[in-house]
Amino acid sequence: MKSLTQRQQEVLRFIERSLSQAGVSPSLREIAGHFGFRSMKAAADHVSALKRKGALSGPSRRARSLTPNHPLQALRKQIVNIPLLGAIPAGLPDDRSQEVEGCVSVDISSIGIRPTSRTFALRVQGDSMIGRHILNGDIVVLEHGMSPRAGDVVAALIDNESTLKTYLIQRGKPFLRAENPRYPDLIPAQELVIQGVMKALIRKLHA
Amino acid sequence: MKSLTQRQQEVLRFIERSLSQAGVSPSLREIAGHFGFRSMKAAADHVSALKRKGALSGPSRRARSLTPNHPLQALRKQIVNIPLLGAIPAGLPDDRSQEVEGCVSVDISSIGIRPTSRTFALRVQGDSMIGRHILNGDIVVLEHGMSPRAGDVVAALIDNESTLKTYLIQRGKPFLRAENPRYPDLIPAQELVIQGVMKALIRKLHA
DNA sequence: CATAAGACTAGTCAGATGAATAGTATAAGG
DNA sequence: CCTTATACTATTCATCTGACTAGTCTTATG
Repeated sequence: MKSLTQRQQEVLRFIERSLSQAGVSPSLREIAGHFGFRSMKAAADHVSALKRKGALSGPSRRARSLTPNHPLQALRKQIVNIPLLGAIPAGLPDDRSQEVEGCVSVDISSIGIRPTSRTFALRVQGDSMIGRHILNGDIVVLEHGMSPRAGDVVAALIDNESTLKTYLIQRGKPFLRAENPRYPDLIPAQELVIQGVMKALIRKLHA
Repeated sequence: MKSLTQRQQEVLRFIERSLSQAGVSPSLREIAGHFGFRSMKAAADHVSALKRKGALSGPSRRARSLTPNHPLQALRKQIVNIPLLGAIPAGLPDDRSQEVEGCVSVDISSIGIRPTSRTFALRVQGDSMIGRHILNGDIVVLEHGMSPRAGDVVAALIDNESTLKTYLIQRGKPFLRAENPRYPDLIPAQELVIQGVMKALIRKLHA
């Protein structure tokens, strides 16, 4: 990408801002209006210069079709929105919209999964999984409806609270184990509801 | 959001698909053309019904301004692209485009930071930071140019390789320490280049 | 000095676009 | 039976929009 002039950068920033605020790219007249141009040709010149330099792209003769070419955008894959659930009631009903506490948006390549509608996220409470390097406050991405394999980290409903545990099989029977010596539990997993299998983790430092 | 009819869902899906493929929302005539409507009014009716039911939004009398109202989209914040660098040469030059190995896209709320142009990501190699629950293969988001505080995890350039270490201060002097008993290093941080301070972590399970 | 590129003004034009009116047909619900 | 919602056809209209020609002024650059 060739270097942009000061004015061209301003125009590009205005297009980006309009795109993220209004959701639509501005028309040439709106660009001209924002910068006080008396003629749209000025805006059209800037847009064509930005396209020529590779900073903008979009088809010709199409209204509001400008899309900035971020250098990183070419590398990025599709973005997915994963609901961050507060409390999960038993069974993970289809109508999850009421329990959604937030939203985790990641691109599938960084998280390494292609999420289905059964993918959800939980905020980890407590340090019962510290042995698997999962800390209090981490966000865990899970997938519902998968059958866990031995050693997988799963979310299970215990005492009406969803807890993270390691899924194990001993003597042919499934068990759940906390990964913290202070929680020496070994719970038979037979009657428990496995709500999801862990797929990824996001940790933000509150530094 | 009220329930959508079969046809309305089809129209909504078409709009979403056009939006993600072409980057612009379709015009009423394009919608009519795709479904074989002889009149745009059919498309206009569907669009107004979708807007009335809350599935679509956008200003009136504006070309290609349709934006779907995903229930999760309301919760999601702005998405940022963070370059995933392979090797960092000394000094972290401004022209990072050559070293970009990939791209991590996250929304700022899940990662808890508002990234600057000096934010970058690294893939962790080795388990020298296992004591801080940072594993081999994790992706670490760092910020360049910050002055680290004692206890922060930093990326430093040692032997022409960037390594994660804990930043410590002992007797008034800065030191770097690996968080693994097998790496009992305590390196004076005076002559070292601190490339960035850790802000967040993303772990994907290769399950 | 000549030239090129950038940054504009002024105005025109064809085509794209959203909105509107008028009307038809079908199905569901009271 | 009447009303309402859905799903369309056909057509018109004002306006929006991108592209265009023609020209000015400034600032670099060789």
